[in-house]
Amino acid sequence: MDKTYNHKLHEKDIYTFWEKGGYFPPSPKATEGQGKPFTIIMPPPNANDPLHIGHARFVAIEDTLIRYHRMKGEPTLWLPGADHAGIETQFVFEKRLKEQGKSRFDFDRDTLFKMIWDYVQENKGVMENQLRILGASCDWTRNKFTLDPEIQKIVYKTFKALSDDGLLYRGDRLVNYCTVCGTGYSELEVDRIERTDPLYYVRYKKIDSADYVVVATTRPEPIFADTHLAVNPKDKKNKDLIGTKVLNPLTKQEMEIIGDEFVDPEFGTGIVKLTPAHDFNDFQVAEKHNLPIIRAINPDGKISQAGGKYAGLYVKKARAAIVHDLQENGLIEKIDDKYQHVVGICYRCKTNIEPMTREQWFVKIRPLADKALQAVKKGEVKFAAERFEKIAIHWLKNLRDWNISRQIVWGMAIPAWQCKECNKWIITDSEAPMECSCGSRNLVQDPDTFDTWFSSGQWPFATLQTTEPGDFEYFYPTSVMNTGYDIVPFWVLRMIMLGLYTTGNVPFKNVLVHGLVRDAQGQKISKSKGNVINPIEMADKYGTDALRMGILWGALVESDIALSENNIRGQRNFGNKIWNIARFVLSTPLVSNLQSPTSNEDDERILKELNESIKKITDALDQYRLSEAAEELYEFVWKKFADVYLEKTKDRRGDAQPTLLFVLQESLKLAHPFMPFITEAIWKIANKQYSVNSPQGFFKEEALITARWPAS
RNA sequence: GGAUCCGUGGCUCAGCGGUAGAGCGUUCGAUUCACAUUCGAAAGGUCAGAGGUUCGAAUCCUCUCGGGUCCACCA
Repeated sequence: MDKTYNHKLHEKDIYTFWEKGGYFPPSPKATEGQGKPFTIIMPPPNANDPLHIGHARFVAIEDTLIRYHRMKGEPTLWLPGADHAGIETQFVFEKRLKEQGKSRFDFDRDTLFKMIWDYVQENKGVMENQLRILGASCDWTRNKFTLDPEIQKIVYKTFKALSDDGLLYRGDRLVNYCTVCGTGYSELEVDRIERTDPLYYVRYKKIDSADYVVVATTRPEPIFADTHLAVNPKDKKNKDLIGTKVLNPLTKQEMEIIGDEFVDPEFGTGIVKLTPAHDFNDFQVAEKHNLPIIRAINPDGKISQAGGKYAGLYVKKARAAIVHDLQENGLIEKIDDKYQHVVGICYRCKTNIEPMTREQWFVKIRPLADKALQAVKKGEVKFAAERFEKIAIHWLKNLRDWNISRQIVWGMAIPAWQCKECNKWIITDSEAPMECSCGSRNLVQDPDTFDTWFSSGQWPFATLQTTEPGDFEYFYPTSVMNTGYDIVPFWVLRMIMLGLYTTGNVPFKNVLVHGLVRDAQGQKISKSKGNVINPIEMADKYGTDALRMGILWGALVESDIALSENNIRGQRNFGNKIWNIARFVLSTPLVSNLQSPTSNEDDERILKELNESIKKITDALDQYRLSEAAEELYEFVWKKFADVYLEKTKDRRGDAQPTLLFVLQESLKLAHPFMPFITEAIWKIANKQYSVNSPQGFFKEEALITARWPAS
């Protein structure tokens, strides 16, 4: 054995040994299944991106749990996958096109899809190999991609079922629209930022007098499309205005002032303009009062035809022109240019979100959310940390209908065809329909694709229903869903809702939410800050084991962690400590006539301490307290075993050898879920040396990965 | 505005009702003996502040201050 452990000499070979040796698929197989299986569906990383440090964290967490349960002898399945990450990927791809002086509009739909498909297939392997580098013991024979045809079939079935159950509707609804990305976004994908913008006080002349009413607005540009103003009927100073008629300052059309309680009397003058086609509040009010909804801004970000002379201008230019015109006519009373408010911006490209009406598919969320809410409250889905249950419940109570269409190419096409004769929609879960019930064959498929979360929300059952026969029946509901708290509302809740809807059962019994990985100072990691930690680089430098221990060490799973290189280096040293314990212990041959246990008090003490540590580590793992388990392991191996016990055996080596071997063997088992490579490497050496010629049968299993977890 | 979390030694974090803990960092010392990716030792905290509950509080309650995160229709 070398003086120090060199991870580069072992990691690759060991992973190959595991993968080729078939240690990852569940054993026994589902169809022969006995006992309770342990299952984790891996949150599929973006197929297109290399892994970042956050992925390393979920690998460390999930692989540790998986290896622990596998060693306990449970049929253990960790199902890997890759996500097509619709908007995200198309965004990146379009950036590449741009570098080549092209854009998505240079290609037809099918060509573009094919191009992105090839691009993603090319990159997907990178991500998968990085999972291997990180030691992920997932079952590659069951690997899935979110756009696999068999997954798509399942998603289509769900879509059709939602339609048949009346939970799907197509409505001319207001959506958050990004004019740059060319797509509608769900509420969740809109970032809110605080910003200072001018607040314009615009005069509206009363029709029956020379007086004005003044309206404060940050959005003067759609004024031409406004037909009503509103005041709060409880607002003493303004309530008398209800019913008053004024003139639209741009079109000179007559406008009526209505009363609605949504108006905040404290904002501006207490009088607001209603722009139902581009504001969520106003839209609601318009629906309530049956007001016309006139589009002022087109999906391309330009002013609509209704804008008259402003039509075709981009919003910003139109605003300047309109403000200028209003000023010329003395219709702007003042401009408060220090007005702070919160605006929605696109979470991808940071462009202003324009709420606008667009035909979209919506899922009625209440029936789904109510069931999910019950399941959470009844504990059918448990959150390992209570506070995330609270957050989930809060969300489930407040969810709105879910817009599941996206106007992008890179995604799963929506299996809905519209008849051009009678405008009816035909939804199918199999072949494209040939003709409409009206007899027409002029059918056009919806050009939209599904929201990524609509398909990935079905991931747990869609994967298991399309792997090996019997998998779904055996492994579903899965044991644990582990994911970052940033996507609990996006993903976890949708999986619960769609899982319950489609299978009648929750998709997983436990939710283990993990925190973010931050830099050593606790700063959020971002490319712009330049504090990115590349997990693959760290694994290369210090070894995967050290990286994984470094990540698990020091903070609870659900908290954010501040990851420093020092920390990883410290764990590399710990690995080396294990290596040298083994070097010490394995350097002395076992005298075969010595029977263990001996009656030496040091031996007895270390065996007692070993038992205590086994118990603590096992308990901690069962409660997902991985940092506690890792710390107990560290403490036992380094302090109790190496520093104290091992030192004391130096003058009685022959006598202590059975105990040394036993404690080393058990320590390797305890350490394996956390540090799989180095422990397997040592095990191989020990197995060669001892499995045959020790009467106690030390290190007898061929591979540590499937050796039995120690019993306390 | 609502929700939620956090404030413990220089740094990053455990502990969550019974005499203050770890890792890193710092200081001092050791070292041909498995490991300098080492070993031994030390310094360093009135557990944000103020009240309260309790025989007893870092740990429970209230308030204040300071940070973070998520949500929200304030145009």
